[in-house]
Amino acid sequence: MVRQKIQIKKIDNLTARQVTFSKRRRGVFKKAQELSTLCDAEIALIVFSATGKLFHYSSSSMMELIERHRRQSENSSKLGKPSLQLQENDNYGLLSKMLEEKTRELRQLKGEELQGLDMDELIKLEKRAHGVLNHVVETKNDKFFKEINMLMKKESKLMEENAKLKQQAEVRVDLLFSKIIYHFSYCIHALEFSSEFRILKS
Amino acid sequence: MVRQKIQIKKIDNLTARQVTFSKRRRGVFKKAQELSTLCDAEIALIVFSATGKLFHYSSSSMMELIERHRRQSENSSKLGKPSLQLQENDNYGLLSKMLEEKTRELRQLKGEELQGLDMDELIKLEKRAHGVLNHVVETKNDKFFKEINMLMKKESKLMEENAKLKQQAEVRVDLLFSKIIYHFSYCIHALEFSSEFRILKS
DNA sequence: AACTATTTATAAGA
DNA sequence: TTCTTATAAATAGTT
Repeated sequence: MVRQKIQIKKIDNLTARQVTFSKRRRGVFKKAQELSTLCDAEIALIVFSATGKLFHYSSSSMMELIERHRRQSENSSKLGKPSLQLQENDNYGLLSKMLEEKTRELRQLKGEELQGLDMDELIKLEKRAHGVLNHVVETKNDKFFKEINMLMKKESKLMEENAKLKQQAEVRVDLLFSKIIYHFSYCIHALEFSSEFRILKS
Repeated sequence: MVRQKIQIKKIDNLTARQVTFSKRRRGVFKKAQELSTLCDAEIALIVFSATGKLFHYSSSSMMELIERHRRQSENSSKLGKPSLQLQENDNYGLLSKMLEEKTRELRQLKGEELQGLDMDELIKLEKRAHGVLNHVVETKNDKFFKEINMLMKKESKLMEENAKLKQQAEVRVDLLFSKIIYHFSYCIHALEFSSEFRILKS
């Protein structure tokens, strides 16, 4: 949308994706708040990052809005829904269904339950596994490079410091040297003086 | 924000408010969808207009996202819940906990939640992903070879059958041929006979 | 995290 | 509601 227009599809680069998520998330939340304020609307917004972190906003009570949404959508699907208990049961059923699904998916992804799958499904799973591997490797390499970068920075800093210390040391050696020279010249002078003295005595 | 910048406060004029609601609502929904697509985020958005009309969007299942949100926020506020339906709640809570665990494991295995992992863990995960991939590919290849084997067997059977049929056909052709020969010879015989008969007559 | 060149969203008007 | 248009806001890429 800027510098260059982008396609609306998953951003490949992990870092870029995270940065964009952070920027755009703020944007969406701001827009939602503005809409709520300007137009007196009630808004609930739930966002889960790819890493599972939760962000949410609601113009009033999240619970109330969700409840209202549930009622409204069940009204629109004109089915007789007798009791409150049934709804709760439905919730329970949903949860257990989800659990079952996730468990199966997990087993499949772990490669524990492949016998029941046909060729198409296996090929799909293979592609998926490739994707996962790529992602893991990408993340690992990212971390790796970051660490290397940090070490290189540290190294250059140390080298700089080192150079400075060397210079200081040289200066000190120079100073010491000139002091020594000074003392020597003094001694020589003293010796010459004493020689002259002796010659005078004799 | 255009033609003239506006203050973010409730729009007084009813018509203007409705128009703005309609325009900005679309904007927010678009932004939410884009965020979801670009950054692989899961988003649920519920909007009630001032008149009570419902608009909503969710990147996946609204129910699932709401459920996930409920679990996440109840975890963050660690308050004891002494309710009247203790048994059901315990059951529900247990299920919910299991679901959460599986979801997290799944996300990690899918490579969606790698940021928290250190290098060692990443390398372990990489190895595991390699293992899974190998297993999947092995299973796929196994299935592949079995299928090829079966097809080859079928082919050889068919070829055999084919050969048999060809032989039978040849036999039949031979039979037919001999019949034809027989008939021909009969005809010739008959013709000869009739010629003799005519000669006798004349 | 800050900058900035662009794209996108949108207020006002038709 | 929809279209246009001038301008404000958001943001992709860069530093």
